[in-house]
Formats: sequence, C-alpha cells, structure tokens
Amino acid sequence: MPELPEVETVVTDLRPELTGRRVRDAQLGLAKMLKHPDPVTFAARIVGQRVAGMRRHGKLMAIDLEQGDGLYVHLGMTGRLTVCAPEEPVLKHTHLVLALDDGRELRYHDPRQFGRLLFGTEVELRRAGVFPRLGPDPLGGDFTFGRFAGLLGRRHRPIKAALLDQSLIAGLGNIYADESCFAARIRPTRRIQRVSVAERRALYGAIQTVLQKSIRNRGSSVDDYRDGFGAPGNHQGYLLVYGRAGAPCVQCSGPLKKVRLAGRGTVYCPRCQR
DNA sequence: ACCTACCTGGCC
DNA sequence: GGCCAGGTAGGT
Repeated sequence: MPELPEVETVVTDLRPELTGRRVRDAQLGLAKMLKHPDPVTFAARIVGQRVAGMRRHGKLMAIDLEQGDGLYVHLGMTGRLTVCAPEEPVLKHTHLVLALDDGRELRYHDPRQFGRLLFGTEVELRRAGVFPRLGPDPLGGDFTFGRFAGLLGRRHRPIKAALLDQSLIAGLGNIYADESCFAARIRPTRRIQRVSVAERRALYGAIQTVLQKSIRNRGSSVDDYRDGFGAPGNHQGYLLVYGRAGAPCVQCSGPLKKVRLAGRGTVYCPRCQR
C-alpha cells in the first residue's frame, strides 16, 4: 500500500477539499469493502452530514463528520481515495462514490480489494471489533525515543518484523521499513535483542527522517499509489534500497541483496548494514 | 512468531 | 501458467 507518507499526502490534499462539504449521496458498489455497519445503515447515517475535518493515524485515514462519527479509510495495497468532477470516467474497481454538495465526488478505488472502509464513532467501531489496534504514529508527538525503545523490547523476532507490526508502530510498510533500516545501517534480519541502545537511537531518528523526506516528495508511486487528485508521487526515484536489489549501494557501491523476511521481499546492503 | 488467505493485474 | 506485488487479519 500506500504507507504513511502516501496516506499523509492524500490527507493533506483532501482535507481542504472536503472540510465543510456536505454528503449528498453515497453509492457503495462492493459491499464487502465496508466492514461496519451494514450498507443501508451506512448510507442513512452519512448522507446529509457535513465534513468536520480529516486526519490520519499511521495508514488509517478518518474523515470526521459533524455528528461525531466518521468514515475511516484504509487503502490496503492498491486503494485510491480521490476527489474529482462527476464527469470523470468511473474507473473499474471503484467501490464507493460520495456525491458532495459542491458538485464533485469523492471516490474510493481498489483493484485488489485489500483496503477497508469503516463508518461510525471510534468507540462503536472498537466495540464491533473492527477498529485496528495501532501503536504510536512515528510522526506524532507521543513517539518518544523511550517509547520506541520500550516497545521494541528485547524480543527474538527480526527488527524489520517489528517495524511492520502496526500494533507496535503505525505507518511503516515494506518500503519504509527497508529504507529506515538502511538509513540506520542495521540489517533488517537482525534480532531485536541484538540491537543496541545506540542503534535504536539511530533507527528512531532514521524512521522519522525517511518518512519526512518522502512526504516532502508527496510519497512514492511504485505502482498503483495516487494522491488525492489522482496524480503519482515523486519519491520513488529517491528510494535507496527498496526496488534496487542487485543494483549498487549508494554508500559502498556493492550489490544490494534481496531476501525474504516475514513473508516480504527485503533489500539491504550486506556491507553497510550489520 | 510465523503462515495463509484475501484479490486483481502485470510480467516472464 | 506461475510468480510477484506498497497490507492485514486470523489461525496455528
């Protein structure tokens, strides 16, 4: 998917477009994308409401509505959330269209259908068991070094597996987990218990700078990702390890190595990362 | 702490 | 036809 920088780009794109708009109509094409509530209740509750704002935690977006509930959107691997004019052709795999009171539409498009839509208050969604358990957002104010070092603990699993675990830290995916490990010079396969405090400090800083740089470039469009207006990001050409297996390391010129870790393709420099 | 399933599409 | 892909939940 879209990881934290891509989701952040979508949110900053859409927030000014959606805030203050009223939802005139809701058309849910593929009911299974909506995990809660049922489609009829969803339409009855969202139509007529005004958008109060938009935010994100990790990769989960929230479109907050005036009555205190909201539409939560997770883009999965191939989701797109865009605003456009109604005359724009509706792409195949468009699963939700919200008509807005300025005449435009908010559309959710997702070929692989790995994304999810949730509607309600956070309390309601937690009670229904459909709200994801998310650790701190690495760009949030509560992401202190103490908290990061603590949540890693001294487990046995590889450091990259922990970085991908959204219940520990919310927002890193396969691209930025690899990029963060490279920036911190830590091999992604290293067991957490073997990562020193100094290295955790390096990784803590690396995660934040890696994400911030990508946000400045409006995220990476490796394949399907598009911003809130349907345009690709610009960061894909600046990735140092992801997608560069076999290519020379930018530090030492040695070939980057690819392995499978936690079920995911993982690229690192065997010389620079120990 | 893994492993598989869930989907479609693109590439070899 | 088989393999791979930015993610996550659910089961072992």
